[in-house]
Amino acid sequence: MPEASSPAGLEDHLGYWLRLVSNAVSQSFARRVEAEGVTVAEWVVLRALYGVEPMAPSQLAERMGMTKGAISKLADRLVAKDLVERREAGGDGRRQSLALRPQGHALVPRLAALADQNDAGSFEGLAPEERRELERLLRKLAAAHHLTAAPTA
Amino acid sequence: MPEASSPAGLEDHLGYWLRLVSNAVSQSFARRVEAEGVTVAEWVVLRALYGVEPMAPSQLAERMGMTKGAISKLADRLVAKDLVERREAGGDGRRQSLALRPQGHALVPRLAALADQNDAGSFEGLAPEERRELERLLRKLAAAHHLTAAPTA
DNA sequence: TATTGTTATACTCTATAACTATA
DNA sequence: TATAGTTATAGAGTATAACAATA
Repeated sequence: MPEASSPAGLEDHLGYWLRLVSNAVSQSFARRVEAEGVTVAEWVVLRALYGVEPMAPSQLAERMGMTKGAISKLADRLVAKDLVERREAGGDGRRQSLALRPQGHALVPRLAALADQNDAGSFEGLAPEERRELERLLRKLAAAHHLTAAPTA
Repeated sequence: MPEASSPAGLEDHLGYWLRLVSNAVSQSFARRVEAEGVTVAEWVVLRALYGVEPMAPSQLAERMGMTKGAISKLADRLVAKDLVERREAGGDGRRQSLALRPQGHALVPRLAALADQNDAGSFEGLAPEERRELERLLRKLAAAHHLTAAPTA
């Protein structure tokens, strides 16, 4: 017996469904990568550094939509795990760059395989053309919001 | 110059796009409700308690996919803000229930309006039929993962 | 003993702002 | 003084586990 003029419910908002599903998928992925000793945010950084030139923390921050402080802490953890190293960049003593160490480089394919598995498991409820449509809509939204995904590929 | 057999990139995973867009939408909403002094998680609890019988913390936890401890802390904050009250429920002295206080009840429509605005702003980049399709796909995924959205409406 | 809920602890992520060092 | 990066602090969210009260 819904009231005629009741305020919008949780289910009435697309944002609600988006968050609900996204959280489930991310938590599932977090559990998988935990076995390799990294977090989801760390995976994103590792993947962003794979196969490209060493990158400045500020560059990473901009691409990932994070603050300098957040990147700095993330980098700390990755350095402590011997996955990433800090280098001095160019003549400007203030500038640094982050680069994968061999161990980090070797880890990326394993983590990518986990991401593949997680995607497969998370979206198997959709037909292939539905998955493609979902990706198209999400990419369209990302573009509309100027969410610059790391152009790593 | 992409390598032929390079590991999957961030952009190759639907989960990545889902998280990217979801985080942006949620952060935008968080900024809006902050003006009313609550967080997104608090809004979800307030909305779940609106127009229904008082609900047990354990019931809320199950519906929201949170642990008992998380609900307990959320309830603490909402009680401190005079938005929610704890009541003893029934004859079983262990059982409690959470109910909106008048201030909390009055807040829900205002927060719902903010959610409406946020949805409108976040998804205006999609055509109406695209929004409907996105919702259908997300609901399908939620169902496939048994993500029980709070049946509050 | 089992169950409901609280509390303690810990960790991730995020943001702001103060700080250091270079320029 | 501006910039690149670090550090300090704080708060939200999550999870596990120990705990109290009740059944």
